[in-house]
Amino acid sequence: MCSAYDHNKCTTVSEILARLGDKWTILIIMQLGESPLRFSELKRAVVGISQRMLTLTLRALERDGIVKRTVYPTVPPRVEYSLTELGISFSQPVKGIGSWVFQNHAEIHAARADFDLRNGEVEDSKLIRIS
Amino acid sequence: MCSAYDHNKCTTVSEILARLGDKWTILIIMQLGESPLRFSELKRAVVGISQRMLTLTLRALERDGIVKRTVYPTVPPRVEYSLTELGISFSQPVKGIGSWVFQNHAEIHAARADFDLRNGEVEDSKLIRIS
DNA sequence: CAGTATCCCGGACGATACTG
DNA sequence: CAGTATCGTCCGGGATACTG
Repeated sequence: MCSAYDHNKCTTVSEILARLGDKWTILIIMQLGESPLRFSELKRAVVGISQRMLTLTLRALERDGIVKRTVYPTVPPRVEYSLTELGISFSQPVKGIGSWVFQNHAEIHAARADFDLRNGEVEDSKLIRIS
Repeated sequence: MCSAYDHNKCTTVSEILARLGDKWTILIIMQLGESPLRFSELKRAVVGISQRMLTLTLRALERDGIVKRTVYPTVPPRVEYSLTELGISFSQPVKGIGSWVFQNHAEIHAARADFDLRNGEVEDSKLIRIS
């Protein structure tokens, strides 16, 4: 996919992909792809995320122009997050990966089980060794 | 993309994506997508990767059934890495992301510059403050 | 409600040295 | 050549407390 002369492009791709490929980013984009959400709604939707990480990830996505942040000056404050045009466009290839995983995750898990069988996977038995 | 009832699917996707989205994995897959390579060739191709991370990442990809490891029992040893069928199939949606980034990274960088302008980006000036 | 500020721990990762 | 083993560091990210 990457020949020698466009190595810098490859770096750019993997760089952005690393940013976008962290634990929470995709989940957030998938949620916002369904409908705009407020901060606390997002927190509830993305199970397991801490307040800190939600804030940080949203800031990063906003910075990248993927997510739009809209503040309604009410009391109490109401902040809504939605995908930008760029974000919507980005969610298309993401769905490509998503559906690939849907179709192939069984095969991946099978490959893992197979691999673990052939290679000991005896890590834990080092700890508890009875008799 | 993810409605409430298939939340577990979302988790699976993001889980596997997190594994596949780390700094080196994509670069390696992109290289092997061009042609099979030996360990040292890969190390040279993927600029900046440490021997340790190359080994670890390749093991993980092998475990997931994405990469095939072939040992030729010569002296000195010759080990060749290539994409499996699953790996080739996976590289398709990855190319989808890749070409999206190619087409849109300028816009992302622009968004970042814009964001950084509006929000101070004064971090460093806290350190050096003249007059 | 929607954040920011701090503390702190475990794991990811690089550097280095050694081996079949 | 193609790894494994070990050590040390750094920082991602959770927990908690505080604020406009």
